[in-house]
Amino acid sequence: MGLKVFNTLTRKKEAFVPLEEGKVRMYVCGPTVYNYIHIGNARPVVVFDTVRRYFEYRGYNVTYVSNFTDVDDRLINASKERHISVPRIADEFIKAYLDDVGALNVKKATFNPRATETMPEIISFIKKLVDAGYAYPVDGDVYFRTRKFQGYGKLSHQSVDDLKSGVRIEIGENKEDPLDFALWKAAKPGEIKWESPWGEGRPGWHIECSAMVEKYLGDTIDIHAGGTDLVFPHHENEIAQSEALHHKTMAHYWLHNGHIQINNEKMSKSIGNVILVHDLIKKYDPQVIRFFILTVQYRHPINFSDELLNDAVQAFGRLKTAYYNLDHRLKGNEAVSEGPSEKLDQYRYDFIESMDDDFNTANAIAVLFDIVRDANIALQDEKSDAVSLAGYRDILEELSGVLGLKLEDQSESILDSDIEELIQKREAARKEKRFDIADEIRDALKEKGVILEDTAQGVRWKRGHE
RNA sequence: GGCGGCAUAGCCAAGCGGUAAGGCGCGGGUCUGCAAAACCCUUAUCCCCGGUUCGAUUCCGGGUGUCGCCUCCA
Repeated sequence: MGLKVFNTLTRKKEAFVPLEEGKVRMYVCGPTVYNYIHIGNARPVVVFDTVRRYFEYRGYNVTYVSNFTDVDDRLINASKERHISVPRIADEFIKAYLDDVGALNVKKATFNPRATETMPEIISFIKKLVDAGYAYPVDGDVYFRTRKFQGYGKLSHQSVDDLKSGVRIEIGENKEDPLDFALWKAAKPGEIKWESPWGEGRPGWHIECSAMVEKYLGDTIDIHAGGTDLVFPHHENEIAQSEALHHKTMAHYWLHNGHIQINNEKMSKSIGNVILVHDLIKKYDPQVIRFFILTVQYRHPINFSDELLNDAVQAFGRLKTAYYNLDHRLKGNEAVSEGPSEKLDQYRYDFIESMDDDFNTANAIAVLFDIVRDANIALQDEKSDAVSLAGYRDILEELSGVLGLKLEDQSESILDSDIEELIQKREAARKEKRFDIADEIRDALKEKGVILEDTAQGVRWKRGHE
């Protein structure tokens, strides 16, 4: 057995073999920071964060690099519209990005390089390509000579001639071939710019990733990932740039996540159905959003709608509830799960088997529900001992943690001590059969987001709604 | 036109040669002061037509439907 990953390059699931024993070097294409990220941007972030967590769970040391494109046409346009400098807009939305992604419980990248802070490496990279004859300057622009690179089209599985028919030529470009793409763009008057051997300008989009991969991870890396739309042209162009220069494979494995749709339609500005993470997390628990994303295999498209999200609220609630209930029974009991229990090992084995199959989080989540089922049965049994209950709790925490799902509650709108006090009052009332008073207290607490449940082992409470 | 994905119960979604995981929802039951939570039961001839095979949802061929890339859109 062992981990298998689907490689876009070969269109097959392949055994994962790291370049260096025990280490994974991965690069994930990050956002262009001209606006808040939408849920389509969030999917690769969540998916590949989960990939990273899984590698770490399996004992790998992961170097995770994800860039910020902080200069491009959209940033320049936003700058003009809002009369704010490009760097300030970038700062604003990098902060917003980190907030949004943090809410989704995404781990910090090892490096988050910005294009504007990688300028010397970018310029040097282009210069070497020009020297090697793979690129040529024209009127202050520099283009990559696509046809000179033998492997062009290998990632998207298209022949150069097939690609040519679909290419659009911008006005004012003086390319030798329509397939050639910009490495450097001459600055138009008033635009943000950097000095270069070809005059003042800024980098093209694709080159920053090649330069950053080289700078932070080396000539060859294990995994390069991003959304499926990046296969062509972005990743194809990255391969051309890097491999033309290094004469080495850029990345062994190329992973691409499927897109998100809204009510079965493509999410796009023209349709006007773009959902920003910034807004969505006001409406749904970010953990539910993360959970929802992971219920579908990452390569498949995923549909977003309120109905589906609400289903996810229920489903994720089942996991949280089981965790709460275990915790309630264990309260005041310092028991720790101990020793290798056959059952716990089986869950772990099933979980790993699922994730080893190209990160099949849907099946991994099914394992979580298996645990919940068994744990709930154990909870019904008065005689269940703390050690075995703690075992359920700990395995649930361990495996959900690999998926980056937090089951414990965060909010604290009312103090624990106040809640306990009210519960005592209600218990007293219940003993006297004053159920009107008891229900009143229960309703009052519900108003404050605290739910009471009467169980054979006493009153159990949790924060939440409904 | 080139390349590709997908089609499994009311909904979502795994499986991919030996007659169908899981979740949500619906219905029935148990427990409970009432609830809640939970448990049990119930809910699928896997888009169509051929073929290969002892046997196909799973492989091959052909349809149909649907979505996407070929536009600096994750």
